[in-house]
Amino acid sequence: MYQIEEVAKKTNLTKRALRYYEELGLVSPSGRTESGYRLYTDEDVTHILHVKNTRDLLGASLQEIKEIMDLGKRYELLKQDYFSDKHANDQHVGEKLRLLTELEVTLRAQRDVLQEKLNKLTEMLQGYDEKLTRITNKKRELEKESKE
Amino acid sequence: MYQIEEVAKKTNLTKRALRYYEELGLVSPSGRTESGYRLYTDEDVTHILHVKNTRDLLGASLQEIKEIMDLGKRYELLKQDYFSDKHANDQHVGEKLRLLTELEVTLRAQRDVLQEKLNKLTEMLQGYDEKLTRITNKKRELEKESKE
DNA sequence: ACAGACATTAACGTTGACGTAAACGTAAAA
DNA sequence: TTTTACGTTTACGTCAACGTTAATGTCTGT
Repeated sequence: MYQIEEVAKKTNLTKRALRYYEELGLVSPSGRTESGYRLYTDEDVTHILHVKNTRDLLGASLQEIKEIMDLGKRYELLKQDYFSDKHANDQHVGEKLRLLTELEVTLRAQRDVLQEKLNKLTEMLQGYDEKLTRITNKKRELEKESKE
Repeated sequence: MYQIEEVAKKTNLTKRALRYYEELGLVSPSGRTESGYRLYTDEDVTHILHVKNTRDLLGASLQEIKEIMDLGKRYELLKQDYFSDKHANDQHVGEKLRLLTELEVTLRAQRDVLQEKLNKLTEMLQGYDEKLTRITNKKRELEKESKE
């Protein structure tokens, strides 16, 4: 169990940001000390890093991230439901299918955005590499020239 | 030569954004009409798209992008210099080498950031794919179950 | 026991990246 | 020719994502 400062260092976020994320309902420390200090588990930290990655890499707003995550929670809820005896009911099975489909659609959309970004990133990387080799060549030229 | 509205559509940016980028010194239309309308060339559009990609994919601020681009301009200036007769001067060659090295270092840093992002994106993509297959499986299960 | 480094909440401030409205000129079409 | 639909600059508004400050409580070493 870590205190906020420790987590800030681990995640490279500020304490303010961590509290802000919590305020938005994005992350919640698993516990508090008697006196009210936030206590984070390793799992919490992993979760925070995932949020950060989603923000940085997907470029998603914190609101969007929250929406995705809320959907994830519905998924977890669904999973629990799956093992309850209620699922004998046919109507309930239909409801679960509906939710699963919705989740699938959303995740696939997210995935496609990621894929698109990955493609463009690869292009950009190639561009950089070409520029870099051109520079390296030019440097060689100049060095040769200066020796003559 | 396109007017601003056309460019806005091509780049999927707003007119306001285009003017704002110009204000920051990020992009400049190659010309103006007699009456002061902005005129963009295809090259300008390509440039704007590059800026947009850098913003979206690298997640860089417009200021950072400007700094990168200013370095690019120094590179172009250097290239012109390269063909001037001044480069007979040894000292001048040294200066060029210094600048080229600086440019190389900066670009390589940028490239590494890109590479890092690409790696993380790939990880995330895998995570999404795993989740999606799990969902697909669960859906199959449920569909089977509802048929019995 | 007390200084100093941590924590808390509450509230106002800041910054980047535009949006929006006003007041106006221009170009194309009816 | 007079709408209609573009363009211009200027300037204030907005919103997300925190930063910062204030006022206060808590833990830790000496």
